[in-house]
Amino acid sequence: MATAARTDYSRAARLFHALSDEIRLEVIDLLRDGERCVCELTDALDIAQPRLSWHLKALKEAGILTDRREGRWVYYALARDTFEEAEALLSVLKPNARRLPTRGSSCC
Amino acid sequence: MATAARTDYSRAARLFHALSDEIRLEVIDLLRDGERCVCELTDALDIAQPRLSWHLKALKEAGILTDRREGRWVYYALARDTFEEAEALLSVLKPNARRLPTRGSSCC
DNA sequence: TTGACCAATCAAGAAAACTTGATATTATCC
DNA sequence: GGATAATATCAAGTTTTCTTGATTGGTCAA
Repeated sequence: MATAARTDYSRAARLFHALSDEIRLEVIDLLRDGERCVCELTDALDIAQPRLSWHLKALKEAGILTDRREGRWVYYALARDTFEEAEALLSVLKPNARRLPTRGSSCC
Repeated sequence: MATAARTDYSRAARLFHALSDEIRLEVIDLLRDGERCVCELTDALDIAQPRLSWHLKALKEAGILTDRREGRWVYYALARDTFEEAEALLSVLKPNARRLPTRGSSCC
């Protein structure tokens, strides 16, 4: 008999991991109403530039941010779709609406 | 002039961090339709018992799980409220509906 | 082309998270 | 009480993630 197929949660884990850092959440907050260049973010967050760059990369690799170069500046923006994806993933994990009776243990 | 007050994202970061691990997401998955004792989870996930215990603790400390001892067994269950909290936190981070024009940079 | 500026990358170290095997704890059964 | 079972905790090692300072790459202007 084949073992039961398990849902693959690697994408969800990666996505939530990108959201698991205060700096990164503040970056997202700053981008909520439009794109910003890196220097604006550096200013607003008051952190070292390579540190911000690291976190921007993490967010970008998770698909949360897009970037765009314009001359000397690089602008980052939120990727709308990814937030919908995150909502969907979260909703899959939510407890089922109907509270089922405690099932009999299948072990022990 | 006072610097602008920043939203505190420490709770959100902690919560998302708890969700950033595949094992923990599988645990949540297993609990979606009701509580389960640790031995059931150990069986289903096929991982070492202290390892599962570690992840259960992480989930519990984040408020995602509750536990209940019954004799020799300990039952874990999802905390419904925390999922609503997660949805709310995620929704705060979502890009604003109206796409604003690119603002003029405030620096550089 | 030289210099200045914005941003990414790198290398090294520090800190945090995770895994593993051994041990402790709590409850039950004989 | 003593043995046993379920779970938690601990200590040690490993891996991953993050931070920092230095360097590099790309763009513009003089």
